[in-house]
Amino acid sequence: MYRPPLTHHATSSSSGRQPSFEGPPLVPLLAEIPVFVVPAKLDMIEVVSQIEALGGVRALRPEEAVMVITALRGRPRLARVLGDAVDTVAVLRAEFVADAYELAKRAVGDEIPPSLPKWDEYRVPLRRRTASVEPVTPTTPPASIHPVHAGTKRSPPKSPDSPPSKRIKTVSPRTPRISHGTEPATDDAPASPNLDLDTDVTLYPEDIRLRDIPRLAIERPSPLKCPNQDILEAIKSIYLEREYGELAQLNTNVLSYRRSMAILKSVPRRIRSGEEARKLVDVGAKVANRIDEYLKTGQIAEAEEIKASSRFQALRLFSSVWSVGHSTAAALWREGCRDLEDVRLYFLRTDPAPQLEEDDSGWGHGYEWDRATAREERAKNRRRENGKMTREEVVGAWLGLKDELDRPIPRDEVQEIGDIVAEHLDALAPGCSQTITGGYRRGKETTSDVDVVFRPPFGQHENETGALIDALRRRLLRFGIITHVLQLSERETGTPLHHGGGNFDNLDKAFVILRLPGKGRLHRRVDLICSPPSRYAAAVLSWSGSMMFERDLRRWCEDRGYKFRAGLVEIATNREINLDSEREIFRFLGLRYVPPELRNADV
DNA sequence: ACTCATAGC
DNA sequence: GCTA
DNA sequence: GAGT
Ligand SMILES: [Mg+2]
Ligand SMILES: [Mg+2]
Repeated sequence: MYRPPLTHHATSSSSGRQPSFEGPPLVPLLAEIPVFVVPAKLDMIEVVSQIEALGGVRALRPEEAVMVITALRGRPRLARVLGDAVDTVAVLRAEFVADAYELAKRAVGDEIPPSLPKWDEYRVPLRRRTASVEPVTPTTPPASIHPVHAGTKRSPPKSPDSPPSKRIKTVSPRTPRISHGTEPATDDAPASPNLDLDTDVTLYPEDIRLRDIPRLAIERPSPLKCPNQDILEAIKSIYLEREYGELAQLNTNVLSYRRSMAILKSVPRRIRSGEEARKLVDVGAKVANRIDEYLKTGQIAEAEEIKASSRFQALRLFSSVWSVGHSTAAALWREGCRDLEDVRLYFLRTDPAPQLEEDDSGWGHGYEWDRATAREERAKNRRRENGKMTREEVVGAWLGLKDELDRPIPRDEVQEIGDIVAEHLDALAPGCSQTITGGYRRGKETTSDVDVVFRPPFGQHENETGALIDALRRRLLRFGIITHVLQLSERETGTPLHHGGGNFDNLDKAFVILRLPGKGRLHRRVDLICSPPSRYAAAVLSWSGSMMFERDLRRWCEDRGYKFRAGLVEIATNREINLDSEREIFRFLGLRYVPPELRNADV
């Protein structure tokens, strides 16, 4: 549905609203939406000027538009003007523009911008000749590439991840319905829990034998909190600290610790000794000793030392900054940095902003300095909006917002952020689907960021993920909602995705900082991920985590001759296997479905 | 002795 | 090396 | 650091 705009305004306006010559700037309700106006029976000048005042992009041909504005009525006449586009664009009465314009004018000065009027209500009725598929409604999934081993699909999935219904449909997070205690998990064959693929993974009965708990997190339940949580927390700092070490050896030890922690998380009862814990795969002598020390003394000496050390605290603080990881944090410490101000100054010294080409046209005049700095400013804003900030700029911006970015995001607000994304996607391309993934989907009460996976509506443009996320990003920038773009990435794998052809100079991830409109809002980290429909289920699975769950999913796949990237790929044939829901992916892989709230394999 | 998830910037 |  |  979405068409990349033909023309781009020189939009260096740093924060939000579009400047306008007459009166105050309007809310850019049409930002990034290509609009075609049928030049008949309406006041072109007025309509076009209103569209432009609203930030709309004029499409020069109807097939490049998302909306067509017209005073004409009746299918035959419109088909004559619009050609085939009559079935692929939204054909709206001119009142739509007038109403949007009024709405934007009335809202000048308001803190919270209005939403674009629902365009469905302005559609020009167009009776179809044949009863065929509605172009903009996602009710009919296209024939998708089916699994090679279609025979493994025995019974239909109970509830697909997203029954298509609303225009923007959101896969609602499950309310953590974690059943505690004993439950008939798998009839009475706990030793082979994979036999019955039709039952979802649930918490283990308290009397499960530890050696029966399987090796990979994708085969077992990992609740948010487990009965041995305090033990895990006590051990945690030991491997966190090792991540800052230079020896690669220590880093692989970290993986080993993480696996131990992950499997301990699946244990449904209190562990009574290291020896008992050793029955678990991936818990060995070292971790067993740690557990014994904790159970005996109530703490672990080495861990306490680490937590108390100023080096560890500084390293944690440094690496909490985006773009600063373990290695850089350790290097900063070695360079003598002891607090974040040191870090800021360090990058100021070592990572100066790129110098612009010297513009020698204006030398000798008093304006030269002003013009140079203004140019600098614009270049900087361009970097900020396009994921091209220098490290110094990222660190500077992050430190300026750190107090806000460090604050946990409550579920309600995560939902609000999802709603804003949905609203703007709907303005750009009605019929998108989206899922809030990440920790939110796994049931966490608060999260450190928000991950939103979305896809274009089915149809002609369903693979144009780059154009869609690009438009979304620009629109949210125009509204002043996105404040910083930390990084843009192209689509999630270089593998075929055969049909659709050459249109893949595409961006499909945007890591941003945003702030919702209105008073009292905080800056938040948000990851926007756009996937083509054929990979949507895989993208949701990939972005739901947890980290250890994802790693184990990939190990399982590899063992069976598949690669799990942003989709399943059969190694032997290099063929992509696209499935329509998470459930189908689990089933295809011979796994019972693990509900998101039991994928919390990280400590 | 070898493996440990994977990909884009 | 950093991000997810 | 643990499993193969
Ligand atoms: Mg960091
Ligand atoms: Mg997240």
